[in-house]
Amino acid sequence: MRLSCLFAPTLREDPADAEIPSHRLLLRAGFIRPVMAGVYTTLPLGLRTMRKIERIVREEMDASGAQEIRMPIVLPADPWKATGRYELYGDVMFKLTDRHDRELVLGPTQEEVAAPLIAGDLPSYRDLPINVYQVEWKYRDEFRPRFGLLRGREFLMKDAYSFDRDEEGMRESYRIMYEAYERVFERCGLDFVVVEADPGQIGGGVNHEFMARASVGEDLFVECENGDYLADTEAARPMAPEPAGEGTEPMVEVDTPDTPTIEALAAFLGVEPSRTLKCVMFDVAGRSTAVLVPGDREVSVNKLEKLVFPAKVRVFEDGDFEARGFVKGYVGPQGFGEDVLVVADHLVRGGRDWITGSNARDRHVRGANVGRDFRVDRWEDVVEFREGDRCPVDGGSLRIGRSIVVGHIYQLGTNYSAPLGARFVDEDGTEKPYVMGSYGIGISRIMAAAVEQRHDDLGIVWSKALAPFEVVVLVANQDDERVCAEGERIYRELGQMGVDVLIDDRELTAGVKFADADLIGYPVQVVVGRRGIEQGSVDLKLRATGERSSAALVDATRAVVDLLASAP
RNA sequence: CGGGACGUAGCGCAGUUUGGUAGCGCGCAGCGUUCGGGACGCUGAGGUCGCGGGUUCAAAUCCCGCCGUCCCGACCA
Repeated sequence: MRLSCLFAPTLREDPADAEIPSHRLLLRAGFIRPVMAGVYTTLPLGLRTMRKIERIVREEMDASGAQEIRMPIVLPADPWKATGRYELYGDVMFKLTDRHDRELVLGPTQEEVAAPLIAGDLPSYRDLPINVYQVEWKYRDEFRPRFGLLRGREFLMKDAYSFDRDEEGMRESYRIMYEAYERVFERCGLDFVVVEADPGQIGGGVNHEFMARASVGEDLFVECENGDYLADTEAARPMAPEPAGEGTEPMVEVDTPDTPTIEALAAFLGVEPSRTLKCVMFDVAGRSTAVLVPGDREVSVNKLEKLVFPAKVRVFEDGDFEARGFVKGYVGPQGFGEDVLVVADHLVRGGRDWITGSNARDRHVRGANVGRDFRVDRWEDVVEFREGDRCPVDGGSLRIGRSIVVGHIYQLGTNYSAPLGARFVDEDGTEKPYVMGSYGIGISRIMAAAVEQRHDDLGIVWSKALAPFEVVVLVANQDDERVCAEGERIYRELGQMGVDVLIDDRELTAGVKFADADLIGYPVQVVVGRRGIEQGSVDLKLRATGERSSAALVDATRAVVDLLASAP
């Protein structure tokens, strides 16, 4: 390909509307252009990179036995109502009506299409398992599209659906996809981690997220400093502390005027907040529930909700305190009746002689101890994760990492096949719902994630696998016939050797070509110029390291191929 | 949906406070000189100042309404 013929408009200045590196650089380097919030046109360079990602995905999917199909994007709304996702997605679904006033949606994923599809033509267990996939545009009317391709309203996704006769088969299909996904992200050159994720509201089964590390990522995960533990922030279960043992102080009441908050209390008494015991009140399915955590920690409502699911959790409002006889700001667990459920975080075992509320205004108690002074009904993990918590494997310090979710796989079970009536005939002659799995990869998101991970002040630094072109032949003196001829020769020879090569044959000064080459981020640059030719050489540059070298003109093509082989 | 900012030439911005001929840089076109890290000179094209209404002799500028874009938050496979 000739750059003089390629629609690859680069921008010298940063676009005003782009903040994060991937958005800024994909715009500047001419990979994408905005159409409206969260919707982009993919330009030739962007399309080439996108196709390379797709190719890797297709190769690994095909190799794992999945079959490519293509499903429609415009879909009837009814199946979505049947599975409950019409309501669940709510305004995030693009909805439209046709001329007959039929309700339609644009697909945000396609379980509702895939399940009936397989049920329609594949009634026997003998035909299972089956795994179908597609690469298609997905539509979600995000509350707040942002970060360019990272959270768009239209995005390219590979989605796959597996169908098995039983749980065991589903787990095997899932394992195969898990391994295929690892290969996909490795081949894309991404620095990624896999974490077992939070089971969502629907689905509810085992699921894993494949996360590309990125400082701008919206998704958080927890990892051990020693690299032996990874988890979703909501699923992280830090190591419980050593029990602190029996209390040594008698419990006494003290006057603490105007100290309804931990902060005020700790300041008044001149102690660390961690010496106090926080007692947060919730209504759980109508029952008053006290949750105990050290004063310097926060209760994770999300974790509490999971503990008591399906019961509903509601934080106490002012009226609840009065109506049920609690004193807001001065609640302590001493003397609670059996009607109050007392849940304590494991961290509470690590302390003794607590300072906590006295259940009377402007008074607290000191020396409160578990067992002797108050009871605990359930010991659970209910604190919000905090950096520095102990790793459950080796006790190392846990920290939070930010990432971009580029893949997500689910064991769905019969959550979709059952409500949709997607059944097969099993060996015993009875009809059963398929046991399904679903597997997504964000193709367009990988492109952005890769740029987040690989860029510098000059521009993008593509890996060989995803670069729109592997090599650019940069003609430094376009007005010099000898220079042009040598550039063309090297370009031609590289193409014949199967290298994905581009020649910058534009009538521009060398400086512009250098700047564009660094911005677009081809892994290898070959500079053919008058200066070199007079000495019988060309210059090579490896974009990833900035390392420059030169090669004999006659040997240039082989030198480029060798350098490319060493490129990341 | 709550909070904030912005909208002036293809891109980046000034001008709005204090109403009075619409500007700068880059890019683009022509000519000439340059030619290995975003060259230089001359000439030139390019504008419903986001849209609608209002105030005024006069609105990019003041007032009202709307639309769009981005950022923070809430939400989320």
